[in-house]
Amino acid sequence: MTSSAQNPAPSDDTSALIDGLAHSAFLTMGALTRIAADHDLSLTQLRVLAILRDRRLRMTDLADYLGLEKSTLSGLVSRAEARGLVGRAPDPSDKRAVEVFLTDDGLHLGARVTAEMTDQLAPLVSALRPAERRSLHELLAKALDATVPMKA
Amino acid sequence: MTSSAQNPAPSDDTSALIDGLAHSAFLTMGALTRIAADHDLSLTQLRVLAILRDRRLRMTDLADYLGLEKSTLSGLVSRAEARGLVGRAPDPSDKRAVEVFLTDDGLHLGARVTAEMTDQLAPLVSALRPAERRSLHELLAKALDATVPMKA
DNA sequence: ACAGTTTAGTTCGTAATACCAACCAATGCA
DNA sequence: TGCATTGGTTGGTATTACGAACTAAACTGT
Repeated sequence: MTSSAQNPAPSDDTSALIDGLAHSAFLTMGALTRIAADHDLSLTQLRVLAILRDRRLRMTDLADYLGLEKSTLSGLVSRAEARGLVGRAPDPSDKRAVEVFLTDDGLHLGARVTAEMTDQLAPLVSALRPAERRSLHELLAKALDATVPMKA
Repeated sequence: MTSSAQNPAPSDDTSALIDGLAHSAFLTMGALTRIAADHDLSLTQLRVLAILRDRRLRMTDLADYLGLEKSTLSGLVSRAEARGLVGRAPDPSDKRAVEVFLTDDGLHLGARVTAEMTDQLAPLVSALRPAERRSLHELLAKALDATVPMKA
């Protein structure tokens, strides 16, 4: 996949928006990279913490979320496990599969990091009036909903 | 910086929005990681391509954008340079400084990758009506403008 | 003008990250 | 049952990233 690159020609509206999304993602990544480093985490580990915040996932699914190979994940999870941030558990319905989840420590660290992220992004948010914040949130949510099936 | 974690208590509006921003950033990151891998690039190298698309930067400034140490950048840029994607040039106004810029090849690859990103994010965008797209873009732009001084 | 400090970048050594290929175990299907 | 597929791990290698130590240029104060 990730093919084409020669499509119906995206309208200006669309490409401007995508530029904005990419820009915000890059900016957020820069902030997140710094925050992660402050806690001796890589950006990837931080993402793991965020992704597992409200669910447990099998290795392969987590790899898909991250856009990484399964083999990369084995080491990643092992190191995080050694640090007491995540745990592994066998999937009862499939003896091959392994579920990964956050430990209490992992949840804690995740919460702390989230708080710092809030701090970092505060100037961005405070540039908007309350009504605009709600509006932005709504639009983002609507757009994100559409992509959930993407990973399936 | 990256301090606190105990602040006035962000309103629900704010934290919901930040969650959305983070979510969209993580999702975008996953897509970008895959796209980058397809072109034998790391996520970081992809970011370099994107950041340098419309400007040349000194090593330190680029490191700040990426949230990385200067020493990390030396190798990163060297490898990209060896691949012909970026070039180094001395800053005429400061003999210590080095400016990094994209070569034609780098620009090319950046453009291709952008196109694929557009493909990947298309489902997300097409969930919105044209008016909503404009609105989302506007709000993002407004918010992002506010953070530009952040890196200074 | 000149010593001392700061700033810009590189190099070196080490650990983490990420890939691929090869592998084992459990599933699924024919 | 037999064989391909799926889920994960292991091992080998290149990249990524950090910190510490270093050189060179620019800024300070006197």
